[in-house]
Amino acid sequence: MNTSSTIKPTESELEILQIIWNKEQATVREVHEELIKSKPSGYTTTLKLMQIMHEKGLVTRDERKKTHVYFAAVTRNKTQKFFLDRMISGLFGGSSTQLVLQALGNQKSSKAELEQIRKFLDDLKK
Amino acid sequence: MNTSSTIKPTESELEILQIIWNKEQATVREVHEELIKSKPSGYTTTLKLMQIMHEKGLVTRDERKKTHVYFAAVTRNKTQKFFLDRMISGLFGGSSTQLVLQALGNQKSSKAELEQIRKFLDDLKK
DNA sequence: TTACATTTACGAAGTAAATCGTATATTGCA
DNA sequence: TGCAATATACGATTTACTTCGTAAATGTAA
Repeated sequence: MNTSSTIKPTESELEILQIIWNKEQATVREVHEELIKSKPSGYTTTLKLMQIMHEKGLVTRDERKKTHVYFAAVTRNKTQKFFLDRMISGLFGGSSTQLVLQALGNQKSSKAELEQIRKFLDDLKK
Repeated sequence: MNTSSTIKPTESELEILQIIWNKEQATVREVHEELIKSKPSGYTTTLKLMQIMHEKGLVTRDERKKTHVYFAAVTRNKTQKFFLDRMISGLFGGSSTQLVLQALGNQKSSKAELEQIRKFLDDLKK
């Protein structure tokens, strides 16, 4: 029953997931070193966060060695979808189109990217 | 100083803003009646929430009558942009295109909406 | 193998969000 | 005018997130 409806990572947990997704796997130390590049904090803070994420089932870990190795238990895609859906229903009146238009308007996209989107639209059309 | 960098409505506050945006203005009672359609809660809970939003500057209010009338102090667009930006940088590696593709893929859009997006792309191109 | 460094476990404190109960104020009307 | 209904104000509680300190376990190198 704990498929994806229950995942609700906090802000801090998202930052950590981000790092693990990028590296495929990571130790607390590795995650911590990444984190402090943007925001100072203590090592045990990162540790505690990751332990809680483990309890919640957001990550799994290999405990065979002294230094545990962590893996994401939720996919990036599922998580993106979860937050996207929430945002669309909560802030864009349920219209994904509204969100898309706003996103295209706000952020600058390269010509190549716009082409990518156009191609995607063509595919949808078929 | 309180332009848009400081707004950070919580989940509950967003729900309330949503209602006020739609109605242009609203009393606590009106907001509350809307809210309980999806989630049961006490009247004073809604009241308290809106009082806090007032302290934070998320809403203004007309206190001349006994029943206060609330107005949004932040625009829907600014708020959408704020959360979009956060999501793009936090969950989509900074690529708005990635977000757009994901949003188009997840949610079903009508043919008319897809045309709207295409038109938007054409305009960007010019 | 002992001493040092690193890691995990765990508890506690601080902060913010959400929820509600009670007290007080206002208003309309019987 | 005074009662009943409705509003606001405000404090208290609960829960969750974040942060950190300390202690115990584990591995490493001299």
